[in-house]
Amino acid sequence: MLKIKNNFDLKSTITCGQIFRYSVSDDEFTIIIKDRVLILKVKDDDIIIESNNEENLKEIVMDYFDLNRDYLEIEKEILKKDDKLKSALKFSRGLKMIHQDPFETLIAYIISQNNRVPSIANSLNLISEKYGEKITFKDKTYYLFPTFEQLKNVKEEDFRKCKVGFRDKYLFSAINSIKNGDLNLDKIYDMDSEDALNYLMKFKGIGNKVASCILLFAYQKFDVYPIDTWVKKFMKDSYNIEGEKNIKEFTYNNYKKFSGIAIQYMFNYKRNG
DNA sequence: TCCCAGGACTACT
DNA sequence: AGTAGTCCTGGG
Repeated sequence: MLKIKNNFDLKSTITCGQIFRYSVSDDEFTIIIKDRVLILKVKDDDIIIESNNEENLKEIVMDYFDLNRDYLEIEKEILKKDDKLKSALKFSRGLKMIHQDPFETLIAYIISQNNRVPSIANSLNLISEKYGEKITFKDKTYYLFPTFEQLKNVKEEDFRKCKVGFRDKYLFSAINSIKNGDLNLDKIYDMDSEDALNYLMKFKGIGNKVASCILLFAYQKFDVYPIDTWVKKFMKDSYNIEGEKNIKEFTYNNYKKFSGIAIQYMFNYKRNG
């Protein structure tokens, strides 16, 4: 059992749409990261965490919830030029940018295109159950998200059986690109955001939105900003700015290297607030 | 029964 | 270079 300080918003961070595979039951959250199952519970000033594997658990948790970063500094930076974001920022205080695994993020966000959250979660769970490692913890069964090795020979029609629909060919093709070396997920760490965006968007099924999400959530490239309908709503309501080009320009000029986080605050505020 | 939803591709001008 | 039409699925 691990205890960490309850100094961020665990619930919002898990449920605000960054990750798809989690379950909640009376304020107890279950997530699966890397090679283990985590059950998290808020208790007064602490967050209590149980896992089937407690080795390096603290490091893994701190990294996953991005707890070593100074978010107050980021807030200050965002507010320097933009006072109107205050309400969104206040609402989203304590929200952390979850640091996810690149391969899993790639698969998850390819599935996410033109799709709804429950359906995305369903597909990811089916894929995990079929191809991921089975874990038993406290008399319950869980499945890790499969590794590249576990998915590298999966056929299109097998993905289709996991209810991914027309995205089956995109998954197959992305995995094939990794197999033949065209897509190297490790290389992306060293790229600047623009190069990384262009690199990812060369592959079928990865457009601007999907590529941005991958860079934001798996590579902590906080200067990329996925524009979706919620962000568009915020921009229209708060600044009367419309059109993707204008939104991009405004976002880039105002938030710079933390654009992605500013966008995430807006998204959370508009969708849940 | 019809129509989308947190996109991206293809096939047209 | 820009834009309709199309694509599985699950739910209203």
